[in-house]
Amino acid sequence: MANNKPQGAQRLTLKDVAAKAGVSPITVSRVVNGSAGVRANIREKVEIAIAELGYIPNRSASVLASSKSKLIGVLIPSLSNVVFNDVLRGIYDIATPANYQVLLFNTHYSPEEEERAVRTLLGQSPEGLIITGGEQTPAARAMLQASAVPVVQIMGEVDKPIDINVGFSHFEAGAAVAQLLLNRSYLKIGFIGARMDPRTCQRLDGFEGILSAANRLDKKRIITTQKPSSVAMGASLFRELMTTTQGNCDAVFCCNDDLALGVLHQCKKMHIDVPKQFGVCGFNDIEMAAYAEPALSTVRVNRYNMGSKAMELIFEKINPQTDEASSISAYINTGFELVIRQSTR
Amino acid sequence: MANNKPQGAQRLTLKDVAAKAGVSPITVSRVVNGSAGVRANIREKVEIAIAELGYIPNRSASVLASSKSKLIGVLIPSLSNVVFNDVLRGIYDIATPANYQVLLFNTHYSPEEEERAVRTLLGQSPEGLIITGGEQTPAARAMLQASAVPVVQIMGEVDKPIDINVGFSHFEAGAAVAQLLLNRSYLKIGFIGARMDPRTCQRLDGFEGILSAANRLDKKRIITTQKPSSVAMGASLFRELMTTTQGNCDAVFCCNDDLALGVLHQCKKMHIDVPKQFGVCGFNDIEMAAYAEPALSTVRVNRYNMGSKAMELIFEKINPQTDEASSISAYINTGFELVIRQSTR
DNA sequence: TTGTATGCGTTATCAC
DNA sequence: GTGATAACGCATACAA
Repeated sequence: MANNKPQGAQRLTLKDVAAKAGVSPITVSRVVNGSAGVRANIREKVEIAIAELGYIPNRSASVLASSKSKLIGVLIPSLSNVVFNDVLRGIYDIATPANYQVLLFNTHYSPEEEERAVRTLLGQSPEGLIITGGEQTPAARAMLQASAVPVVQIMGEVDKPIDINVGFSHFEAGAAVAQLLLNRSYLKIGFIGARMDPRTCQRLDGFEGILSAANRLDKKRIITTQKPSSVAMGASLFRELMTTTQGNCDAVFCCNDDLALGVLHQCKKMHIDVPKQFGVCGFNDIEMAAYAEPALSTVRVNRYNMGSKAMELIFEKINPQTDEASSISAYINTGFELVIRQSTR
Repeated sequence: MANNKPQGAQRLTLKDVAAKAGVSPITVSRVVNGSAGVRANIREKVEIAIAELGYIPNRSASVLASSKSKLIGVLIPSLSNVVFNDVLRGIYDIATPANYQVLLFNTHYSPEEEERAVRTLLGQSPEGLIITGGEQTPAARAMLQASAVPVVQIMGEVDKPIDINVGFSHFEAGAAVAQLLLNRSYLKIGFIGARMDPRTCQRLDGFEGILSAANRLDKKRIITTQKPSSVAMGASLFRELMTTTQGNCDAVFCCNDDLALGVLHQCKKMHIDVPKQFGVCGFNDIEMAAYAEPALSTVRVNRYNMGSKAMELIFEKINPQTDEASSISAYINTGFELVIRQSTR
């Protein structure tokens, strides 16, 4: 049995430490918070008492009394998507050294779950919120607006930012890929997408726009599913594409690299020559993209930067360093970059 | 400028809602918490008032008054490692539906950072803690022991569990791989490892144990680095292995699949035939392992389960469902499984 | 079923 | 430089 833990240990408070050190609670509080005005010998006495008792300050009481939480709320739609991994790293790498904590919510691509998370989060007096995209429910938007908490919407370019927006135009990125494939003389260009979230749809829109303008758009070559992305799904959607179009297709833009790796795998199985016979372009530039055979052309995105920049902007808003309060512009474009490798001719 | 947010909005409290609804604060509290004993018409009145005012309860006050935080602290050593991704998904998938929140700390493989995180975390009155491995500092261990908070140590089998332990024996897993390679008639077997954390070291130990017993251990074939894992690193370490051993090596166990994928890539470049001439085994069974060429032999681990099981055990401890209080055993073995594909003969 | 009094552990404010 | 007192917003215990 696993019961080597004490039950109902009475929580130690400032008072206990104060009693032991022979000072008042408020003095202990000052020591804990590193306030300046405490004599060295008293500070030491208190510190010893803290160590001996193993005192740990109660954060709830502190937040309640001071309304400073050192808490940043983060809302992302998925934990299994590598993309958010890097974003999170960026966030944590800035937040942690500043002694801020991150409260992370997974919204599962659902605005309703997001709304619930926003409500819960705002109850914790966060000092900043980082939220994915711009598809908040009206209620969530209203709460956010009313809250006076700095809000950064990340990942995509958002229509009417609630506050600050850090990301890039998925529409333009999709358009750029379409243009690339056209430039490389592919003519019957398709699209494969899974988990069609708003940003993926924007990429598709931009993509279709360019093809359409070039008179090269054929909706039969657009294969999508709401199911999650995976390498296996990429292979499967590719087979579907080939069936639907009866092979009348010579290139494909995959909404992410996992799918594209699946397509490459399937091409090899079907003895389709990439890039001569068929072009493949992914999205995200995950590490494996460079190690695929042929190496995958894709789109590189500053995921880490989106996270770290968002966090920095929140700190800048909490604690303005510049004279002009409004030096933060509403939209920070983190851009994207085509990475052309061997899977496109 | 991005300043479309109100400043210093006065926080709404129970009292405000109570006044608006013409009831007492405690009644509002009951409605908010879904307590049974509130008449339907009153409840409705209160709910309307809440909606109209946009009231959001103050969590700090609630926690302070009730010492129920609905908070689970999670400490993991890395955010960039896919392994922890799956574990986290398991944790969130159980915690979120139960209305519990997760406070996530990245300890960067440092026991000191971990100790700091434990201290911060315990200050939030968490109802449970999930922590990676068993290498806590004595101070952290002491705090954990004293805290009366359920603690689950995950990932590896831990020597002296603080409370509950969910994971598997990395030692045995490493031994199993060594045995596999021996069984497949590889004779000069090496090891490649990056970011040598405690669990990776245990795998290496088990691996060496078997080779040593078979009189097949040659330390020159053990190549490790403290730098992070990546496909690129796998290729690089493989080159090092080949140089160091002057090619006198016919198989390798990579401490994770990323490294192994790099090895496969490098083998292809160097025209080394896998698996005939050279055997490769990875660890983790990430999706790409099955899509590599040749498909990668590896070890499958119940990452998601480790997370979800840990969370379930905490709930079981918080809220015992069984009569016997001690039905939770101290160690839950989530096991592992060899997945033999084409990269080993 | 509803309300009143009290305390949770900390910090702000203002004395000393 | 140090301390007393009064919040902070909510929930527990008990009374009505």
